[in-house]
Amino acid sequence: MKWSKLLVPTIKEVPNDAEVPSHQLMLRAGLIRKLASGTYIYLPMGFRTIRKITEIVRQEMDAAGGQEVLMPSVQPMELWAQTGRNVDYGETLGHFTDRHGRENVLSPTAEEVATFIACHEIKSYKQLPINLYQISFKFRDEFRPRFGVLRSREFTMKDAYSFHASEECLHETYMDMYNAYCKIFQLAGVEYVIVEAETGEMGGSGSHQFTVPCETGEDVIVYTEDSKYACNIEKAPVDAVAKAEPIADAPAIEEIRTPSVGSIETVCEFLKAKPQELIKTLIYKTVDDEVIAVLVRGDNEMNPEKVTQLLNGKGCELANEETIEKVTSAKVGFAGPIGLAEKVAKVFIDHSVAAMAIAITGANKSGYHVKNVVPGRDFALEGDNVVVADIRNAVEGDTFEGKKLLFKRGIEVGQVFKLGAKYSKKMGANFLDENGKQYPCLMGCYGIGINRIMASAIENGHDENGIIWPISIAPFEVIITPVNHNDEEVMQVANDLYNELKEVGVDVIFDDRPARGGVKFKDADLIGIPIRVTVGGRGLKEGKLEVKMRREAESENVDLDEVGLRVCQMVEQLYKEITGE
RNA sequence: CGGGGUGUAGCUCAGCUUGGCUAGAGCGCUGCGUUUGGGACGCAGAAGUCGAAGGUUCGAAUCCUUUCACCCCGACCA
Repeated sequence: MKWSKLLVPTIKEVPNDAEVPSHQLMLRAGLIRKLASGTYIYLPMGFRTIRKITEIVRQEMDAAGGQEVLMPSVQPMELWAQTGRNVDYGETLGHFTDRHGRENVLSPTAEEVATFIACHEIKSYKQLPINLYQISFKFRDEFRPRFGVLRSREFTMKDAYSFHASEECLHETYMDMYNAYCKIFQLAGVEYVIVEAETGEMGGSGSHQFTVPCETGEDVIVYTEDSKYACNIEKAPVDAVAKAEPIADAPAIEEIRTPSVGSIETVCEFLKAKPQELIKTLIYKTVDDEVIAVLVRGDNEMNPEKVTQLLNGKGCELANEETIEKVTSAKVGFAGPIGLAEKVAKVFIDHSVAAMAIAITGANKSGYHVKNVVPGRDFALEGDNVVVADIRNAVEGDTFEGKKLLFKRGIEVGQVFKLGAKYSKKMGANFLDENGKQYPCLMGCYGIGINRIMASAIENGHDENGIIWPISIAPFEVIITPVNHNDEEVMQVANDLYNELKEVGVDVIFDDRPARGGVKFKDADLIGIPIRVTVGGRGLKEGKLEVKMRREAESENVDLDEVGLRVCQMVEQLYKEITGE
């Protein structure tokens, strides 16, 4: 490819609506342009990278037994109503009414359509297992798109759906996908960690998330200091904290007037106390309308997923004002644990609360708090409807199985789920087994964010001059930069080398623009082509060209007739570093 | 959806507080010349419904009202 024929609008200045490095560099390098909030145009250079990534994904998916299909991105709302996800997905689900008044969904993922295929085409265990995948645009009407293509409304995703007759078979494909994902991220040249994850909206029984560690990531992963265990923060288990030394003859509880302070913050300020001296009492309502109370320490956050687990999978959400006032006989902000167990279906108490020697809580009376509350003395820590458990988010300083928990931010680039029969049951995707008995297919689903791989590669691969691509996903492998565009010999040598490299299958771009050397060097660095060959009159006098890796500071001088060979060696070397062979 | 901020040339921004000459700068763009190994220099030039609508005023980029878009923090989210 000749640069002069390619649309590569690089810019010097940083566009003001870009904050994270990947977003800034993608704009500056002319890879993308914004069309509207959260929607981006991929220009030729950017799209070349997208294509390289999708090609890696396609190869590995095929190798792992996947079959590529293409599903519609506009899907009937009725299909989504069958699984209830039209409601579960909430506002994030993009939709529109067509001219016939039919409601349509803009696909954010495609479990329903995949299951539809199984409904109609899978009849027998003999057809299983099967693994269908597609690489296509997805749309999610994000409340707040941000960080460029890291959280955009429209994005390219590889999504795969597998169907099975048995749990073992599902597990086998799940592991095949798990391993294929490792290969894919390795080949794409991004560092990744695998963590246990929550299934969230998807539902199902097991999930792993593939995350690229980086400071600008939106996800927080938690891992033990020996790195033996890692998981998503929503899932992170924590050890019970040591019980504080009980205070000998702790004073009796005492009501204190705390007018018009309700939040932890204002109570602390008012009483000159620290959040960790308070107990936060939260009133929740389960999906089947049971009222429950949840107690966590003032400086902790309750974890809804953990509570849901304790409720045998029943979801819950914060109760409304009316319910709270009824249960606590006080305005919101003054709930406390004393006497609460009789009024609610269940009380969940976090280990850290049970471990407190003495605490401040709400008084279940508007405008009052209580101090000198001793857990176990003033409210029960056991009983029919009282459970002490791990129900909060992990924080700095926590341990798991005695090992310190560490936190790291990351970008989620892929996730694998065991869905089980959630979708097949609801949609009637059944098969007949050897005995002619009907069962719902067991399903797995597996997603990869293509654009996120691209952005995370840049987040972890750049310097002050621009992008430093892994060679496998760089827009080009090699760039030839002639320095003196009106020196015939220079241009001729550059052009010959270009043809030579093209001939042997190197993905090479020839910067044939009539620009000054400095401009071309800056652009080449900005775009981040891994290997650059500089052709200039200076070196040519001695029959040499300069070959330089983008990531290295120094270049090497190579004899003119050996340059082709040397470049091929370097390309090979860079690929070997990635594959580890 | 709550809080904050910004909309002036293709990009980055000044001008707005305190209304008043023809609305500016740098970068980019076009032409000519000189340059030519790390974002060159000179000269000439094109380029703007000052986000939109309404209002106040003799006069509005500037003040008021409404509205739209975008960005940031939060909530939410694969």
